Amino acid sequence: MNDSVLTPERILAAAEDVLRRYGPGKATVVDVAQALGVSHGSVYRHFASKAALREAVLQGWLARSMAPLQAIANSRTPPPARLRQWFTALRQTKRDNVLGDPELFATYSALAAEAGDAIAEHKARMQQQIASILAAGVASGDFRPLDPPAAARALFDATARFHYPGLSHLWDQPGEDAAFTQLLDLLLAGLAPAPAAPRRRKPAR
Amino acid sequence: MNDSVLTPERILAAAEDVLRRYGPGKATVVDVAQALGVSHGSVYRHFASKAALREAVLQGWLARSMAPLQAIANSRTPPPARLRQWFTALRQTKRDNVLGDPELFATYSALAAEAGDAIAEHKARMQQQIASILAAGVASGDFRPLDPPAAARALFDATARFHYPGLSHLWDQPGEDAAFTQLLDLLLAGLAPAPAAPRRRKPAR
DNA sequence: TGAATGACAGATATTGAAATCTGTCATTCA
DNA sequence: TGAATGACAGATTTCAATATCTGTCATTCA
Repeated sequence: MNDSVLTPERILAAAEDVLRRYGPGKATVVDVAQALGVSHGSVYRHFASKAALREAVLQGWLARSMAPLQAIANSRTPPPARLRQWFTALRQTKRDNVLGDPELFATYSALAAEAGDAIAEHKARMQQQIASILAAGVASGDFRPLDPPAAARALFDATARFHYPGLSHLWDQPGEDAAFTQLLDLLLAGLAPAPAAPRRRKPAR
Repeated sequence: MNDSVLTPERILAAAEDVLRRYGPGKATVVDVAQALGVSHGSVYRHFASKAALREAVLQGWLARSMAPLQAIANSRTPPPARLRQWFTALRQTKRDNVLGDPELFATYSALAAEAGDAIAEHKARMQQQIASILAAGVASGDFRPLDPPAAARALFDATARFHYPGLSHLWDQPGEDAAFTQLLDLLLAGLAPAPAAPRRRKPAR
């Protein structure tokens, strides 16, 4: 296990492997060094602390899981359908991670709870993708005029119930798919252009 | 402390007091019995288990915190404003609890995590209140025709970001009020009656 | 006679001593 | 000469012995 030179990449790969194997509670810097066949002191030449190493692993995971969403955001599907597709993919990705491999999810969760800015930055990037879809929709007339970043945040917040991992205990209950569709319908209705003639409560006559 | 007879109510009050004082991790049935000046065996005559006692305390708290919302749901304010008022009050109640008395919140949280159906029933009651406002709005023409229970669930889900206590770590960040208002605006737009003439993408000419 | 007690078994929590880990740095190695 | 080492101090975790708690029930009390 001591091929070639010691690079941050090799350390990162080993750390990821150790985290998967031992879990976030048991994985130590010594384990990572051992997997690489070096002393744990050497690891500290490339990462300032255990926390920094773990945050780097987290960033890698986040970046990888984000790639397919970026592709959807950049597609040429009509904006309303694209937005629906994007949120459906976001939900599906999270569901697969959480329900498909609960141990890995626990690891991810533990790292996310420790991490400093990594999560905030990740959320910001997600909202930028949403905003780009909204901007396209406003330009095409599919959405009413709105402030894309602000509306993107509102949409991201509105769907937290279906993508925030802390709520994953609700994700395998019956009626979950219908509730998600219902919510997307409501949100898309809220984004649609306003009626030509604004209406009053209890219309006269 | 051994006035009159031992009733479930007196036990409940003592349990609540012990929970506040010692916290959910330290409060024991023995403590409750001691506070009442009886043996812990007597407590088991009125509550089947420690879990049942704790769930009963939780239900009391939930019922008390719900009362003001019920009043709003029953009011005669126009449905859109009433709905806004209701969600604002829901958020405010949670914020006050969580940010105002974090220890009490931690206690509440621990009980909620253990509780069986209490939380599910509580959520169902909340959604019934929302549904009643929606039904009034559909009847008055303020909202488009919709299925009140289904839409109520969508609204409750959509606002989870602002009332689910597991997300309370986000509640004191800057821009939080604006984000909430933004979300309510979007949701109310989605509930408004549809335009008279349904529109097409990229309208011809 | 129905409510309260307290001793008990098994489960859970606490505690403190021992082991391990993190992060540093003077020294070694190639 | 720059990368790697390994011994070290202080912080954190583990582990097993000990104490406490939950839930039951035969017995006592009023």
